[in-house]
Amino acid sequence: MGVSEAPGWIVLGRTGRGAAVILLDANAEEFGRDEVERGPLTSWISDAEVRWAPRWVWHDTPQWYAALLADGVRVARCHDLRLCHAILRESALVSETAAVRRSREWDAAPHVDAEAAAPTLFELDAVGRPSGPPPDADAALAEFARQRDAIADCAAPGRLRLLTAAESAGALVAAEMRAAGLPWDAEAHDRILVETLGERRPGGAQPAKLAASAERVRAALGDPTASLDSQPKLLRSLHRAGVLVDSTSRWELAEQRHPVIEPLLEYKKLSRLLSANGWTWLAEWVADGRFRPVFVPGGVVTGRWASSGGGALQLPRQLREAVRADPGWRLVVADVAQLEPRVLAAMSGDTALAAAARGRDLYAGIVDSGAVATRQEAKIAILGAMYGATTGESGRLVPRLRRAYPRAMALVDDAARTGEDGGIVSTWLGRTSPAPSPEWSAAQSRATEAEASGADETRARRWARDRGRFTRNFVVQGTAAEWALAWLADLRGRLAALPAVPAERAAPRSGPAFARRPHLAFFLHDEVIVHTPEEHADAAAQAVTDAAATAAHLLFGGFPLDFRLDVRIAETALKD
DNA sequence: CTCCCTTGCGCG
DNA sequence: AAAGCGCGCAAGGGAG
Repeated sequence: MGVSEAPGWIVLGRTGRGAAVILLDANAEEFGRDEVERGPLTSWISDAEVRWAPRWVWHDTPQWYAALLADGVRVARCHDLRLCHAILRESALVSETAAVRRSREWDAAPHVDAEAAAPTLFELDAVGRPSGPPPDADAALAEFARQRDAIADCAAPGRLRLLTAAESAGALVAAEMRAAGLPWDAEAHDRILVETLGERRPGGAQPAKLAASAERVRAALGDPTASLDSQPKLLRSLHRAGVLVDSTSRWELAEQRHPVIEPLLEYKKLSRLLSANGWTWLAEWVADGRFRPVFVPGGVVTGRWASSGGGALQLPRQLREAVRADPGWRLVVADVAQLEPRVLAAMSGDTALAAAARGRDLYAGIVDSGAVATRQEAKIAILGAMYGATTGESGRLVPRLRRAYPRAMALVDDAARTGEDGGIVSTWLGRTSPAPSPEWSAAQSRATEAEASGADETRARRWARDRGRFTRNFVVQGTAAEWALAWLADLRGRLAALPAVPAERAAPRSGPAFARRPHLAFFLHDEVIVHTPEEHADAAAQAVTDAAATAAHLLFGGFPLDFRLDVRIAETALKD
């Protein structure tokens, strides 16, 4: 390593033999280059991490970090060029003329294939996408310079610095959670399936309770051969039995009064469990006591994460009991109470809404303020305000919020108006919504022409309102995602600082990087699950709470609002 | 057979 | 068929 100066940043790029390494000082000025062969690369990175704790600059986190984690090497900080490019090229804070907007080769889709996260360095080219970002160091260095310039010259450098750092930290967390996995008790899962559906039957036959449920439906329909799994056929059977519904969805069926309804709703519930999270899912997704989904940071336009494979973000509450800590370990399960309305209060500076939220259930606070009568009304009204409800009970309640919390409502109303007019909106830290599609714009201009038909106008108005609801929600959902990223990033650092346990206390199935340490195991928009040795469970829970306070301060400074958490330490993730 | 779309439902 | 946002996935069914 023999460099005299400590690098603040290290740019990594692929070469035929291994990796090119470019050392930058704290001001990102280059002062050295090296080439490291594939064999010693992991230990070189590990040594550099210990010695300098640099920020690693690379083209795509999973393609570098998965292999490091497989060898037990973690890094504290990185700059993910692909993710940060996606933010900066769209951000309204960035100058229209910034070079980062023109580096089109970095406009690459997220890597969602499991191969991209495979734990081998450089073995991926054969299966990699041709459209991926450039993997070489000079391209990375050039893009890094463009990104730094874009941030330095933008309207609010501090915000984009925070956002790009948080997004990059999220990329590390996503890779780490995949490596560690969510502790999953396959026997408990099987027990739930057997209790609910009946014993598994060979050859794909329906388990007994599901089959019995199907028979009850057919009996009530008076049709012994009715097909229940094909929507068109089921709809026809229902019509023949006199149940005149327009769809077979649960909510519409629930409004009907007919002997078939109760067993049919039960059948649909059981059938869903079997097809989505039955034994096939268990065999495919749970190995060695862990569920290892692919998390996709930045996979949603608003900045929320998506997932790929295994339905990681849709795990039914029914199965939470199967999420079970290893022996001698615990889960810290924490979720934020009413994250989005709290974020709305903070970003709009609405001190009345903040006061309603402070130190208590936000919906109870709204009731106490007299705006609405019940907690349920408060919840419906708030959701309606953030989603743009116009009709029904929700639409009826929203005007009351507009009177009680004018600043908060003005923020979402303005976002909706901007979207309806074809404009773009941004989150608190500067993630910006996509521009309207060409089809959308064409429909709007067509509707203003003299020869426009009534249908043209109706469609244009409907599309405008649709887009208004999207931008209305974008600013809140996206800022909540930023808060959650900051929470996650700070929590990750706090957990890494907790002491390791002795080898005999290890949970080896979490992999070499995490077997002896508290680690993040799951993240879902406003909830985290930490897997921790029991002796550190209290400290891990405290870290979760402290990280929330840090996130609030990072985003909103001293604005008087707390983000309340429900934190519990348990053996399973079961919710009460 | 593959591809693509729709439906319905799980999550926040 | 949700009224009211954002997703992913399984299954059916039609087109080729």
